[in-house]
Amino acid sequence: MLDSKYLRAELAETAARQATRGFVLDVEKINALELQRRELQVATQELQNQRNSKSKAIGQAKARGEDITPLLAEVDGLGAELDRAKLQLDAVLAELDAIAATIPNLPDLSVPVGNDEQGNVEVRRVGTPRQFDFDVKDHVALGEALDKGLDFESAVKIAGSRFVVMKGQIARLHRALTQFMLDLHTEQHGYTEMYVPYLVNKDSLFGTGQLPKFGADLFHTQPATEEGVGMSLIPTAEVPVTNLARDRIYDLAELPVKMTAHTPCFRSEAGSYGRDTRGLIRQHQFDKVELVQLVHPAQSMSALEELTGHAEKVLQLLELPYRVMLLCTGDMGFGSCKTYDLEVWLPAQNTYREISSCSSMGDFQARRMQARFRPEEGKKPELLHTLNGSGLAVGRTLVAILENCQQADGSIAIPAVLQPYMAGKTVIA
RNA sequence: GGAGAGAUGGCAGAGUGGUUUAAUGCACCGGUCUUGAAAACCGGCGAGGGUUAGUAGCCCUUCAAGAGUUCGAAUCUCUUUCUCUCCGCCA
Repeated sequence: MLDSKYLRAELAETAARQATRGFVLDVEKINALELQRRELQVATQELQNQRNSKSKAIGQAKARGEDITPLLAEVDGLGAELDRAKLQLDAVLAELDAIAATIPNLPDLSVPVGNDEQGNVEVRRVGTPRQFDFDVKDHVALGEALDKGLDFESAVKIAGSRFVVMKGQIARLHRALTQFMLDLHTEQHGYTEMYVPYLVNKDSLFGTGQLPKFGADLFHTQPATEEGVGMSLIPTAEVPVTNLARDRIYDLAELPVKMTAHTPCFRSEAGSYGRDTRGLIRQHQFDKVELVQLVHPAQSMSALEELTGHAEKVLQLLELPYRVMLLCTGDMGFGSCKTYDLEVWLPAQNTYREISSCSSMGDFQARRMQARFRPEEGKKPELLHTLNGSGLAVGRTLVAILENCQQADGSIAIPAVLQPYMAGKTVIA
């Protein structure tokens, strides 16, 4: 959510910047509503003021034992008038809130302008794709050949498409990756490991920006549109972890807060029919190790570089070639003001595919969540900045390892850093 | 799942319809005193919003959340959520 005062004052500027991400801000409508809001709010508060002071006068008169009948006559009709004003005001406020809740974050000025992923800018490439002297197989073929380590058929039977069953050494490799990532981030990068709920309420989804706009991307235990009922499966640990800051005021000394969590993620993938239907790339359920930081506003841009580096470190240690993409205005997520995607090299697809997305949300989520810090003892609390990134998506990392570390006989050479997590094994055959 | 008791500012804790503009204590901040500190004393001290040039003043909202009764609600009524105690069930 954007600052309503800023939105009012800099409406034209905001509209221009939103346009770069393909979002049309209805300036005239907002101006008209704002005009009404101002008038109605002042009028309503004035009526409330009258009611309060007159009611108090009645109380005082009664305490003195005076006749309060004339005073009661004075307030006659005031309540009805107030109700009417309030009703109108609430309607206008609701309309303004509804608009505000659907406005994306403002892109940072360092973000390149572009319409779609074609406009993304490659920042750097790390590692060189390996040259194979045999025909590479994709992860689906490799996984199935290894004692049905990846079993999509069984998953269809027990759940449906876009799920997977893992077995034996592949399942263990998947677990090993998770442990490795968590250990790296907690022991080397200073994150605190968190275990969090996988089902969350509406307030949390609003806080991080999934609601009201993106409810269709989630799985809900009951329709989330109904007031107060139903929880939703988390689409990312970003939701429960970032919401730990909701309605909290941190001391300056507590910042930055750096948290990591491993959770399954659930996404309905509505609207992605026909894309990545084969394999592990796009699933309804996948595991991810998430990095979240809560920082002082002055630190958020440097924290984004740092956090992105933490995610990159995973790829470097696994010796997987990747590149870093700076997303353009048109390709960024709803709440982000700046995003780096990490794309890992997949030899079977002969291309780089997204494996992590690291974003600074600025104060966008913090404002929705009222996540704040106190800059100085006795000073007013200010909104902090939130950042998050995948460090990494575990399923896609598994894909990258299977494909990049495959050998001519179909076996998989286990990266050195994972071997301690695989009981010392060096190869999966 | 059943029965009962609760939810008040950072914490503790008064307050059962109008001198509550939420008492008081602790914590915290500023001051007096002191070589310095402690103690004592004095003052301040929640959050959100509106108006505004304003971090000034004034005003509104906020006592778990929502709805209601009333001229007036922390206080009365209803619904929901959560917490605690006991029982049941379970990992």
